[in-house]
Amino acid sequence: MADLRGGDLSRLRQLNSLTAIRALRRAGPLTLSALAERTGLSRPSMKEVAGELMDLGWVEEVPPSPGSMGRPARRYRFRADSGYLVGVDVGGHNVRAALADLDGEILAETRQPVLPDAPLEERLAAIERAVSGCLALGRVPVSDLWTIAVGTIGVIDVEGRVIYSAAVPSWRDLDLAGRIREMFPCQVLIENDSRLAAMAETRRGVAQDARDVVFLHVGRRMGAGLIIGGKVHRGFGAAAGEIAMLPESRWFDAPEHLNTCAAVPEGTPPEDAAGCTLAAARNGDPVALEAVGRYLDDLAVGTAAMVLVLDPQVVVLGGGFSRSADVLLGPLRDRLERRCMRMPEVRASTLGDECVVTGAIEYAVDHLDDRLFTPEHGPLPLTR
Amino acid sequence: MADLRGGDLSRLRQLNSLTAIRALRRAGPLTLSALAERTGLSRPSMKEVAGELMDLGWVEEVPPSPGSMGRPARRYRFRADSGYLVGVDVGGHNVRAALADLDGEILAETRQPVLPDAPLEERLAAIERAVSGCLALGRVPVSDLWTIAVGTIGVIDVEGRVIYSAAVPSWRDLDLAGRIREMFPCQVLIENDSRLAAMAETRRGVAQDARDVVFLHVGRRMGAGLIIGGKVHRGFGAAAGEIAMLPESRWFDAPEHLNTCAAVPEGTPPEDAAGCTLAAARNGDPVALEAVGRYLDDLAVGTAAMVLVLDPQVVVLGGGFSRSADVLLGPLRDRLERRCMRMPEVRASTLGDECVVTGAIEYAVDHLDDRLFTPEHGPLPLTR
DNA sequence: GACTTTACGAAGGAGCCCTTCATTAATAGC
DNA sequence: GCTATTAATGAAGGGCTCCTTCGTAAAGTC
Repeated sequence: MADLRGGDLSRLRQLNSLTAIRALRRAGPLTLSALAERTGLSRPSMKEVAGELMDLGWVEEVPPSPGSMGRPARRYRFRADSGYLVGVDVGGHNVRAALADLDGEILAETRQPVLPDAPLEERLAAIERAVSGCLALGRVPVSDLWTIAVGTIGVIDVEGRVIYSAAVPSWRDLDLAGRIREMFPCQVLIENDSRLAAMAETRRGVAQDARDVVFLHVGRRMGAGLIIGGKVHRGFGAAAGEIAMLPESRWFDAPEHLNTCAAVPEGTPPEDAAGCTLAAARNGDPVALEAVGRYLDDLAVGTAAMVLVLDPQVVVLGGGFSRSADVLLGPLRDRLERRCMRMPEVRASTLGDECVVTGAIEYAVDHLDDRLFTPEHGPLPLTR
Repeated sequence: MADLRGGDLSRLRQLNSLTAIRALRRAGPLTLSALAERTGLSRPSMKEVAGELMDLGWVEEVPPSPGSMGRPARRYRFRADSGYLVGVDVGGHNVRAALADLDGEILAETRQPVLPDAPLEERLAAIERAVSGCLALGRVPVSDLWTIAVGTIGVIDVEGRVIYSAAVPSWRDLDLAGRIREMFPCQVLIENDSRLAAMAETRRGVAQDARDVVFLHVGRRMGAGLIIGGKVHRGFGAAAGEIAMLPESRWFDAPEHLNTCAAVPEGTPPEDAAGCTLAAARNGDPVALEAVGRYLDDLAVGTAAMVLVLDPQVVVLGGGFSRSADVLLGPLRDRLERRCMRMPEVRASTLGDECVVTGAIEYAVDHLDDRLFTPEHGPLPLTR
């Protein structure tokens, strides 16, 4: 269960070092006095801690800020550029990637189109190009890349192996983490894309105040991502959130109401049909409105199931159709109100296409933090 | 988010004291050497820690165990009897209570029958009698009672107020925690009974190995309790697990299949009908078997919804009907297998009627541990 | 009764944090 | 340009917590 190890003096120092890093990461460059005050340590102690962190390369000094009374104070900042993270979104039509520093600040982005039916190797090559492109744009050597976090459709097991993917058949049984690790010598994390999108919304999107969140990925495919206690909930076999598999949830076929609507002009490519219906509904087309109503009737069932099971604070409407949130949000709320015991807030995603990539980076930052702040993993590494 | 406070030397000592307590609680009486070895501290340091804990009243010395070579070693034990906890199960027909020490070891149990339609004050009086009875049986003065944890049907808000209770109408809008605090001057915790039962199963029942558990309360009423990451999941408004409210889950009316079965002899009181059906099914009565089949068809839908949302390691079948687990378990597994993406283990509860009381005590122990092991709440109290 | 085994207790040392005070380097006012 | 004010720096001294090492004490074994 928990650790039974007692602490040494050095353990105390380690704790205080981590506290200092945490304070610097949260509040940007800080003077020694400010750091000491925030952490509750005395100035001399904090100076020692800061000196040690500078020796290790985690922290560096920045020029003092002028214009203040008294002797100018030294300022320290967390060296977010001592390592880099890449977030990747492997979608049906695109592979997106973004480069970020250890604070999760995005520095460069790339996009590689792929055909939905592209063979496996082509898709993997697109991932490699996307990541390399990011690194090149940011002028970051591969050796400084610490972590790649990948979001993709499908069920991914604990080791980063794809168990099941309805959308990308060639993905199945692929050791995706292994393949990417062959390309880039760094830590590789794989996670379901809906879960990463949920992550993004709780960290940088519309659900930053919430610790229990249900993210609805509404688009041509249905998916869900759960945040419980501020953390991604994967489930024991990484299959959490797959409510669409249950026929009674009425999720799986829900998008058909939008695809087969009579309001869609003939000759519209199938991937644009739902968008047409939603646009027509916005313009008040009664046929389209009815189709949207039927769609939401179905969507509300599976959503209510999740809400009743988890009682989240916030439900976030995300995915491709969330561009039409103005048409969807109100009626969805009405339908949920009738079914839910305690009505959660329902909000529309604001992050758009970069949602999964952003979430992947937040996920990578979290993993870094876990390694940093659980001292079981040995003392602070990185000796510059 | 997290604390930014750095640590003092005294903080280190506090950490080590708590580690020592934890080790003693887990492993019973220990010699100084054993304690030192387990915690990784040196003997002299551990001696100091132990001395301090004895002064505070958390730990006491026990006679050395004879029969070993060498000088007999002092032994210390956690004073689980320096405070007491009571768990209460407020059911429709009974109020059960159990007295336990700080280790959660049950010392005495009582039961007070109440009529299902008893007025509010009568029910509260039964609670008072049940708790007082426990204390008397265990010869524990009220002043040594630290915590009462109560499990009851219905939705309970964060402050211990009953929001909603279908079974006990007089319960509604009651400040249960407040009323009990008027009777006994101690900490009072209120929680939904299904959640406490779930807790009991993960701590002392059939799901001790699992951290993500769905507990099904199957009986004349349907309920569910969720354990996520080893902790009770309440949800933002304490309404988690209320899947029965969703008509599509087919939970609410599921027990009707058992109540209205033709295999039930005429004149059977309605509360025994389901039991008759289950008994008949066990004897191979085809009519009863069909009713059980329809019941499980319904039960499986809501259960599958929870499993697909959460992907738990274990589903525990508990509640009144779990006495007939032999009839239910296999067919339920078959039905879930067809619907779930990753099939969880399905196990039958073994704790029986004491389930909720046991869970309440575990819940109280957890709260104690939280207060003990999050040093924000000040240093170790209890100065004897 | 001597020997082995195991634990106890005291002494000395190192690390980490704290408080205090003289010193230093800026700005503000004359 | 000089002095006063302000705020941070750096060094000294002290206390607490942990560690290692030693001689001593109390059991069982031969």
